[in-house]
Amino acid sequence: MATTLSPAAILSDDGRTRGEGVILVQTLADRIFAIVRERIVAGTLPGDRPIRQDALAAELGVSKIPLREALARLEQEGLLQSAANRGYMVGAMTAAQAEEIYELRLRLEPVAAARAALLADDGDRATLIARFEALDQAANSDLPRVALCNRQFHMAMIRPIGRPLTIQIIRQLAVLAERYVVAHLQPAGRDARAHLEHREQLDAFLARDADRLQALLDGHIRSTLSDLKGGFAPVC
Amino acid sequence: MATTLSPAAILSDDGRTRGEGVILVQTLADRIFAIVRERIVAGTLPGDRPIRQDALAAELGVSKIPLREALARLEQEGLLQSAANRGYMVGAMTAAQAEEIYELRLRLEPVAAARAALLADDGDRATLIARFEALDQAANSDLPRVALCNRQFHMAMIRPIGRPLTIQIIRQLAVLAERYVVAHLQPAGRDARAHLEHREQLDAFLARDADRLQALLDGHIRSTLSDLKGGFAPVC
DNA sequence: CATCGCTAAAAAGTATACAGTATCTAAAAC
DNA sequence: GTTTTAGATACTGTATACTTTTTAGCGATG
Repeated sequence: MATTLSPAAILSDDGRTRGEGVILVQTLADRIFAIVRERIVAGTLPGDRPIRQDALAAELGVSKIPLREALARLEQEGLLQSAANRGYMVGAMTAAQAEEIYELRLRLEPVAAARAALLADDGDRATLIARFEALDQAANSDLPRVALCNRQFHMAMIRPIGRPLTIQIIRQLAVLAERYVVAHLQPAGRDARAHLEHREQLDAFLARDADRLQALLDGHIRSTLSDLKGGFAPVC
Repeated sequence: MATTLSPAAILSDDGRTRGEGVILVQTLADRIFAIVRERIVAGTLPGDRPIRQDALAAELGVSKIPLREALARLEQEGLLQSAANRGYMVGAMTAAQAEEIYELRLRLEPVAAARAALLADDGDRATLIARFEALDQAANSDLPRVALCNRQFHMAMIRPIGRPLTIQIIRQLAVLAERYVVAHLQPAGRDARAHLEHREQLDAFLARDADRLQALLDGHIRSTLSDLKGGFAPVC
């Protein structure tokens, strides 16, 4: 049993801060969804052959029903593909899809972050700072961990807009993009340029400089895509 | 048994043309997904109380497993909300969400359609013409039918771009938007302005006039949103 | 030797029954 | 009148079996 479903293993969807004594009630399918999603993003799940539902269910110590619900949701999310009676497969990664994902992010994320910077309250800013520091701390960890922290930092810049659907779509795109980053990043460890860019983004956000933040994110996403195309990808 | 699952009742996801001898293999969960989705959009499913899974499964003549898979996917799609141990509910409609949906459409749809007009081949154009005529024919039908044809017309202007993720997101937004249109449209029947606008869009598309199409769609979506805000909503 | 078709194993999809647990309602107790 | 408690309801998850489809093996045939 590689991954246990003990409470400690529960991954909050995007590292959402969940303080204030709110008890997080999750169904089993929710947890399986998060676990399998992170496995796909991390590349742990083989992408060349279909997912054996019985085997995966046994490994996770669950039955087929919640597993299939999680897989169905992951397909809707774009991480899995399925063919009737043939099961689920991890979606193929193609250069065309990478370009598509980044073009969509480019269209949505910078303007959303710019608006978020204006709407953020002190709690939002504190959360963003915490995410930035976590990302900083994780710089020397394994790549999937860095990528996860990176995603949480990016999402913390978006969440203050308070538009659920916009947030959901941007999150979906961030998850999809992360696969490519994890798959193509050099085992280089810490990347200086990305760190600098994140620092600038944080500063612009905290200064409520919406225009500058928008420009920074635009350039950040653009350069990440071109790095991906060039085969070298610092963490976006 | 209000809705049967006989093959004739199978709704293709977006009215995708499926000729050329391609056999469409669907799981039960796929069909349930499409049926329940259309019910939600049409407003047939009550939004004030949770969905009784046993009752709905019995009504559809299926078991809970494929039903729950379909519901999980619909939640991911943004049409349903769920709370653990409390079940699924049809998502609430709010003015804020309507604005959010239309703002996102505005950001994605016109430019996508403009690109599609340049990429479309003869088959794509023929499909679009067919959708336009179907929409025209349906003008005096019941509102959900008009709205469905309208969605298929809009999607036919997008599909030629051949970018699966972009198409999926635009389709998701179109479905979400449709709820508001169906809910707020006067029982007025045929709407002259919408018909004219669609006609112009079709002409621009067929003329490969990308810039004009983009401007037309931008205005079309904008005016639909303002109509929705004003309480009167011709079919967008 | 390649290919076709048959057969058997494997896996997906679905149904059913049952257990456990959470939620809600309403009656009962204080 | 407020709180407690009990019961009903319904969601969640497991176990099992059955059907259908896919896939792989394998021998027969051209």
